[in-house]
Amino acid sequence: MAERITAPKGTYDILPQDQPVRRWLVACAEEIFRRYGYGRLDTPMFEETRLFARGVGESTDIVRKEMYTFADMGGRSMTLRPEGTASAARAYVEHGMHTWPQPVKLWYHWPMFRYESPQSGRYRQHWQFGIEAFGSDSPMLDAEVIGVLAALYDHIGLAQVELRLNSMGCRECRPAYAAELRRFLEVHAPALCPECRARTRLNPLRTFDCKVEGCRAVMVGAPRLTDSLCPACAEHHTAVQTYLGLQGIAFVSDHRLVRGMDYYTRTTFEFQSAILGAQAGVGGGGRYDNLVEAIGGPPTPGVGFGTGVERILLALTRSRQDLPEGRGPAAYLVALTEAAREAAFVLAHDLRRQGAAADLDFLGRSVKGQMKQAARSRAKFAAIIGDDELAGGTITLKRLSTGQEERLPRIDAIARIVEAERDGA
RNA sequence: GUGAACGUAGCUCAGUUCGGUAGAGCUCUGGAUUGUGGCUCCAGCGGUCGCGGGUUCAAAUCCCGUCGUUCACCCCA
Repeated sequence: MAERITAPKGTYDILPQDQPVRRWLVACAEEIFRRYGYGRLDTPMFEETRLFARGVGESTDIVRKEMYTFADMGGRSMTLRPEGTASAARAYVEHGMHTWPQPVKLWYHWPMFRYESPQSGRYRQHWQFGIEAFGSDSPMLDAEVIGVLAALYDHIGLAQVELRLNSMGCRECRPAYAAELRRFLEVHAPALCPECRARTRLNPLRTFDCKVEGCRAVMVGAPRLTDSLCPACAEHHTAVQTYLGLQGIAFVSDHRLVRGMDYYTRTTFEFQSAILGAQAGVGGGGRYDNLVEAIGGPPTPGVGFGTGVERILLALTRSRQDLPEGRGPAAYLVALTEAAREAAFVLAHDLRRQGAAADLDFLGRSVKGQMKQAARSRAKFAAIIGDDELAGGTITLKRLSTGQEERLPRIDAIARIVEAERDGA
């Protein structure tokens, strides 16, 4: 045998038996997004590298070390999409959506690509649902976006998720705060771990997230961004919390919540699930009022979220929900004799033409084997053809759930099977 | 990128301590039941023991290297 080739590291195959639950999840998400007035957007799976460099931010881990970047045949630098917001913002600008009625509300279901070390709930190619709402800075819209995600989790029965909420401020108040925090960190540098000393310059807010004991002790006394918000940001933050309350959405304020994209302003949030292990974040997002402008569009506020399909499914599986399964064909055809195989083949053709799902044996299985296969396929009926049926122009229908059997004229048997198909087998 | 654990049949694993002819369950195929599935019983198909090298009369087993998987750090969905 030749050397085996396996799926690339951190990727996986979605087999036929995995499909029904994913289809169900996509249908649920689609229904929720429809209720909230979001329209679907699809963009290319790759973009010019500079879109992500400029949009997501040069200092982010995503841009610095996690992108699948390649040169195309024309020598242009392209990158497989690592996240959705930058692509959506690009489409907003490119299609002049600022001339549409605002806000423009979009949703997507896209594969994302990040060159990371895989582990539980983390892949190099994964899928996200997301929404983006452009053109309004109303805190009510922040609360709606969070509400959409909460509604989705509620609709699919994903329990035990905790919402964490923070505000990142804006370009008025954050620079001043960052400078203040840097001064604090420089004073306490001797007590910090090497990584946090490096973060002091690059991304001081990240120091709040450090798990080293010494750093945590220092950070308890650190100034907090939520205490330094400008009046407009503070008012916005309070209003978001009010509107969450009006939807009955519980949350925990977490001033240490710092997300990995540079474009966030004001609201950031994340839903976490304890049953997911280390990769607890199941969905998150926030407001990005400077992003559209940064990639060459008119100044336009926006807010959105992304949520991981694999993590949702992992959490659902672990909480032992009764997840939907696929349905079998209306009929599985069983030939009792070699002569009947051709008649079964023709019957399958006729059933399929009339809209019924039908299947039959292609391996020369024994009668017992064909019946086993009928049961395995979860067919509603076994449609049995033997010498008697051939002679009489009949079909024997066996209802597999009860074992009840009935011999019918061929035309009536077909009608019965088509009817079962319509009833949802 | 760093650390740890683990790689034996399509799947889940035993066998490795202390080297001596490659095993089980599940799945699959046939039969018991010559025109009938699920339960039971019987039989069969199926393996370069991740890969490469070393030690040895002899390696799944011991040693070295390498690749992969998983979990964790980091980061994120």
